[in-house]
Amino acid sequence: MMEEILDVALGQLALTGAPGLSLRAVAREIGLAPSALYRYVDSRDALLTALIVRGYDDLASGVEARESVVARDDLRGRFLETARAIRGWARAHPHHYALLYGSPVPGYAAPPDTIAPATRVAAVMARVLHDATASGHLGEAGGEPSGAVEGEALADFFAGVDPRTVDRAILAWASIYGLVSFELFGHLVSSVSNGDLFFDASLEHLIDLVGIDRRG
Amino acid sequence: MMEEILDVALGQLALTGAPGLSLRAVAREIGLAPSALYRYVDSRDALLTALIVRGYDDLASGVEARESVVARDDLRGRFLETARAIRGWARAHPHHYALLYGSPVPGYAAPPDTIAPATRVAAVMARVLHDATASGHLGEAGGEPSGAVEGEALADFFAGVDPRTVDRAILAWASIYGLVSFELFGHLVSSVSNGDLFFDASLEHLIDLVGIDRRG
DNA sequence: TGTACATCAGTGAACGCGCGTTCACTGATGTAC
DNA sequence: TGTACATCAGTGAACGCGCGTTCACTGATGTAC
Repeated sequence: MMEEILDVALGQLALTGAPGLSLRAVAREIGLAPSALYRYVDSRDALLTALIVRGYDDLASGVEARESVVARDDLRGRFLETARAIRGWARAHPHHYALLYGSPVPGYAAPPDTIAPATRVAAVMARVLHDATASGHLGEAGGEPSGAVEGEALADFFAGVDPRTVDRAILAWASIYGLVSFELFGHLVSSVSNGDLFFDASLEHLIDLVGIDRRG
Repeated sequence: MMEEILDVALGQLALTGAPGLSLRAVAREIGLAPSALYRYVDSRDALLTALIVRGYDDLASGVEARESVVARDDLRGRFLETARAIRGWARAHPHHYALLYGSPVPGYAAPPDTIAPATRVAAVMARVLHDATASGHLGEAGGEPSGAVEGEALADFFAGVDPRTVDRAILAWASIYGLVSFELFGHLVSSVSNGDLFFDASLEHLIDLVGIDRRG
């Protein structure tokens, strides 16, 4: 039943966007009285939270599935496929993507429950970095570490990876979402004619930036 | 009067975000009957459009002001300051930034009027690229052009700039907004402890990526 | 200088709408003896 | 096998709210003669 509520809510999300999501509309579509939803959901905010968690999980599953198919020693390919999977999911579920990575929903503050699922996606990339480090596929990163990265993240999430590489990886990570958001939200329409091509070409640059070499 | 409406609407925007912006609330704050607003504004959508146009203009003015102070032959500095001005404006007006670069407002489709003001910001960066090309501050970009960039943009907006550089510049551009959005929307809280430092360090990488050399 | 008229900013009531949430309730299903 | 009771999914009316937009109107200001 909770499943059905989430499914219907997802459908509504695709039509109206998160700020317009309404419990009454969900109930109506299921064929229940509005009050009946409160047996399964504490409030509208709780439903939004559930949708966010489900979004991260869904995205992460998709990313993991596609990344896992690439040969383990093809580090560039693994990074590339990770990013492509993100873009693919975003294009398939634009409103859901916007709920996760777009503007915060007014009046809604995401509770801490949403942090853990969010990291599952990034963990895929962290693993690629880790494997690239272990197998010597990471070029020497020049310069100094920025010192701007959380110590805990460095010690746990990116354990063993050169801090200078971590700097670059977080930048690349934000860039991927920047590209996807720009494309989805219409900021590339007047400058880029072929989104697929542009995204792939950009990723080559980002992978170079991170320093994964071309041996793989 | 139109000025006052926009000012009050901006204040509301900062409190409620764009999807919650209401004509009645604006009228209430000004001390008018709701219907009186219709003498100045065609509809709620028209007000949103006006806010978007004003946002791009305000942002562009800020960016132009800060970029223009940098020595003309300091190409890296000009790029850096452009990006810093974007971030500064975004942090000062997060809801206004979200209206421009975040998720589209549900039920609202931005009319073509908003395109021109939007390009004013990007034009600052295009000018830096142009000057860097003219003064030989751009390193040779490796590889092949992606071929994904609009021909018209290449011929007009980026006239004279190596297409391979344009590829990289658009990527860098999207990356800047990716960084800013990630920071503003809370996706860096667990990984980056010093936003200023991280942003500046990232920009050095992006400027290297674009290929502006360090002579300036 | 004084009168008739047009302009136009702003009013206030009303329209029809949808929303989140609460509350006392019904009525079927399942369990205990 | 049959009865008494508890559980619990779902109902329906109501609460108080805010919204965008329309419409006939008032009343002050400015203009023309």
